[in-house]
Amino acid sequence: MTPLLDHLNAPQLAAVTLPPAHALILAGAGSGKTRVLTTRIAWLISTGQVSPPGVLAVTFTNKAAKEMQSRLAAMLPINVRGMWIGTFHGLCNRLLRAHYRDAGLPQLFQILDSADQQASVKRLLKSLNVDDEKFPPRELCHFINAQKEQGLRAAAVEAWDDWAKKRVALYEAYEAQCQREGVVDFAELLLRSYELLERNEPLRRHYQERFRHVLVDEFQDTNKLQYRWLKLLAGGGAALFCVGDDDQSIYAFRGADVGNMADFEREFKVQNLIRLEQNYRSHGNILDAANAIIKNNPSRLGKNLWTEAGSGEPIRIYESYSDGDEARWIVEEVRALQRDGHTRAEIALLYRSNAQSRALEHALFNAGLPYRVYGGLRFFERAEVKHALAYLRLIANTEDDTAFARVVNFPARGIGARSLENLQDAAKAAGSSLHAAISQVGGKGGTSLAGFAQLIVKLREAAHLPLPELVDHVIELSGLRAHYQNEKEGQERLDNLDELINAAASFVAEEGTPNQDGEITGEFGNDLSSFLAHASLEAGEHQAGEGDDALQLMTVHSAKGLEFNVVFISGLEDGLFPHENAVSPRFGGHLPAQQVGGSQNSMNEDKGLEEERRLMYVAVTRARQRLYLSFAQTRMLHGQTRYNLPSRFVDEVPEELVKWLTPRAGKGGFAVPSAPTFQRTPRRSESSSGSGFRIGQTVMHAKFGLGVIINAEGGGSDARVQVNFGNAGIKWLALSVAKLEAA
DNA sequence: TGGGAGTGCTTTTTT
DNA sequence: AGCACTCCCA
Repeated sequence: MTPLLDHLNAPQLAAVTLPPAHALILAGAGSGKTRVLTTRIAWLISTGQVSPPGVLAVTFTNKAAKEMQSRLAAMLPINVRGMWIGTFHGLCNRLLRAHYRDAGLPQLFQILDSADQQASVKRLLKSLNVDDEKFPPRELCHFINAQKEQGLRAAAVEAWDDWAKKRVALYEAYEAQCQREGVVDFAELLLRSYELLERNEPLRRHYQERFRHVLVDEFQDTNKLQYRWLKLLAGGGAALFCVGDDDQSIYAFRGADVGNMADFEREFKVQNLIRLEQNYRSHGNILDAANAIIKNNPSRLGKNLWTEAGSGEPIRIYESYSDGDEARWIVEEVRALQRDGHTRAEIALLYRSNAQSRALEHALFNAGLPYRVYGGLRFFERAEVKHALAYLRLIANTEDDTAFARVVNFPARGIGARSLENLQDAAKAAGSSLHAAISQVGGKGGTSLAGFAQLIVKLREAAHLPLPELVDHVIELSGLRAHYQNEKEGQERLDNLDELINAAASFVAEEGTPNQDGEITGEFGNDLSSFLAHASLEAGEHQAGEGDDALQLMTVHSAKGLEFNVVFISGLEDGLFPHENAVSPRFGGHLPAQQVGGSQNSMNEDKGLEEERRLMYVAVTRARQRLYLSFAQTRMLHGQTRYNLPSRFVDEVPEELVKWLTPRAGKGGFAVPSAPTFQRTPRRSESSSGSGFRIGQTVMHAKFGLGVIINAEGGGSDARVQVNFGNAGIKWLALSVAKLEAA
C-alpha cells in the first residue's frame, strides 16, 4: 500500500478509498476528519483517478482551507495552489471574478462585509426617507441575507401586509443600489454564483464536467443555498463526499441546516455512509461524559465515540459562590497546573457568551497571568484600516458609495451633513454615484467637495504603483497618517496602518499577480482588487501576541475545531448555558402570530435546548486530558446580580466520572451554603431574616421544585420572596401561604 | 466639528 | 456594568 494510507484505521481507510460515488462521512469530534478529507484527495490524485483541476474542496473558514492546503502540499509533489480548495465565499468570489460579465458584475466589483452591508442599508434608508426605527438596518440585513440564503430574490418573496411588502421593496432597492455601486455582500457571492451556473448552461456544463470530485468539510454547517450550490456543481456526475457531524451543529441560529445531511442521504441515494467514531483526542472519561450528554438529544443520526486511550482523570466540578470566586478559583487551579508542567497555551477557558470573559480577565489580570481573548475586532475590521481600505476601494471603483461615504469627511475636511445631503439628493436624482454627483452640486473648484474629488483623482493617478507603495501613498495623501499623528492615542492606529502596508506586501509576495504598468491581469483582476477581496473575505486572524504562552479565552463557538490539554467550562448555570434565549426564545415581534403560540413554541424550545446541548458537547470534546466544569450561585450580568441554578448539563454527566471539588450539589440545586458576606438587606423592608430564609438560598417548593431566592420584600406575616425555579420560572411567593422548605 | 451627556441594548458568528 | 450610538451645544 501507499505510505499515504498508513496509520489509517479501518473506517478511515474505507472512507479515503471509497469508489467515486456519493458518500456521507459522520465524523465525530477528534476522529481525524481533516485527515480523511485530505488523504482522500491525495489518494485520488496520486492513483491517477482524478487530476488536480478535477477536485473541488469546500470549507467554512479560511483557517480550515489553509490547513487542508498545507497538508496536501506535504502529501503531494504538486503545486496545490492551483486547486480549487477554499471557503464557499472564496470559491464563489473566484468564480465570479472569472465570469464577471456573465454574472452581470463590473470587473472590479467589491465585497461588502457585514458592517459595510449595514452601513449600505442605513444609507439606503436615509435616501428613501424610511424610518429606521420601523426598519432597523440590522434586522433588515438579517432579513435580506435570510432571503438570499433561501435563494429568493425580492420578486420571489411573498408578502401579505404593508409592513412585509415594504420590507421586500427595501430588499429590492438595496439590490439596485448594490448593483449600481458594483458591490456584493457575502450572501450575494453565493446566490450570484449559484444563479450564474444555473442560468448559463455552457458554463454550468463546463464546471460540472470539470469537477469530478466535490468534497465538503463541516457539512452540518451548510445552509440551504450552499447545499443547492453543491448539488448544482456536482450535478454532472461528480462524486459528492460530505464530511460532517450532526452533533456539532451549532450554527442553526444563522441559517445552518443539519437537515441537509438527511436530505443529502436521501436525494443522492447515498450508499456509502461511514462513521468515524474512534477518537484520538480525549481520554475515556471525557468522551464518556460527552456521549452521556449528547445522548439526551432525541434527533440524532447516531454515533458513539470511543478511544483506546485509558479513562484518564475524572471530570472535576467546582461550585462557587460568585462569578468572581469562580474566576479566582480558576486562577489558583491554573497556577497549580503550571506547577505541574502545563503550559498556559494548552489551557483553555471556555464560556457561553462573551460577557462572561470580563470576570475571568479581571482575575487573570490581577494575578498577572498572561491570557489571550479570541473573538474581538479583527485586523481588517479596525476603523483606521477600514478607512484606508475605503480610499483604496475608491481607487478601484469610484462608484462605491459605501467607501465614499465612509471617508468623504474623514479625516475631517469640512464636508458637513448639509453638503452631503445635497450630494445624496443630486446622486439620487441623477441615478448616479455620490462621486459622479459632485460635479452637479457646484463641485467646481474651491469647494471642499471639489477638493475631495481632486484627492480621488490624485489617488487614482497613483494606481500603477506596486501595491504596498500604493497603500503607503494613500495613507499619506488622504491625510490619515497626519490625522492619527495628531491624535493623542493614535500610535496604535498608526502601527496598524503600517501593518496594512506590510499585509499588502506579503499579499503580493504570496498571491500577487504579475503586474506590468498597472495592467489588469489574471482571473482576480489586479493586485489591488484581489487584495481588497482578500481583506473582505479574510478579516485577518492574526493578532498581537499570537505566539506567546498565554491562556486561551474564548466562547464555545469559537473553540469549535480546536483542542487543548486542559479545558475549563465556566458559567455552567441554567439561563446562561443553556442560554435562556435559546430555551425560551423571545420572539422578535414581527413573526406571524401563529408561529408564536403553543406547540410551535415548545418545538422551538426543544430545538433551542438541543442546540445548546450540542454546544456543550462541542465544549466537552475540546479537552484532551483534563476537564473542569464550574458554576456560580450568583453572577453579575447586565449590571444586576443574578441567582441561577446549576446547569442541567452538569447533571447529565454521569456521577461515576466526576470528582467534586466542592460538596456535591443536589440535582438542580446548590450544595455549598452561601457565603456569610452575602447578607443583603432587602430594599423595601427591614429584613426577611425572621422568616428563616435569605437571598441566595436554595429552597424546595411542592409544586415548582427547587429554586433560589433572589429577592424579598415585606416582613413578618406579609413577607414575600421572589424565587427562581429555573424551568418553572421566576415567582413571587407569600411566605405565609407558600410551603417553602430549605433545601 | 467635536466632545459630553443622554439613551438603549446586551447569545452564539464566518464569510 | 459597559459600550455604542445619537443628539445637542459651544
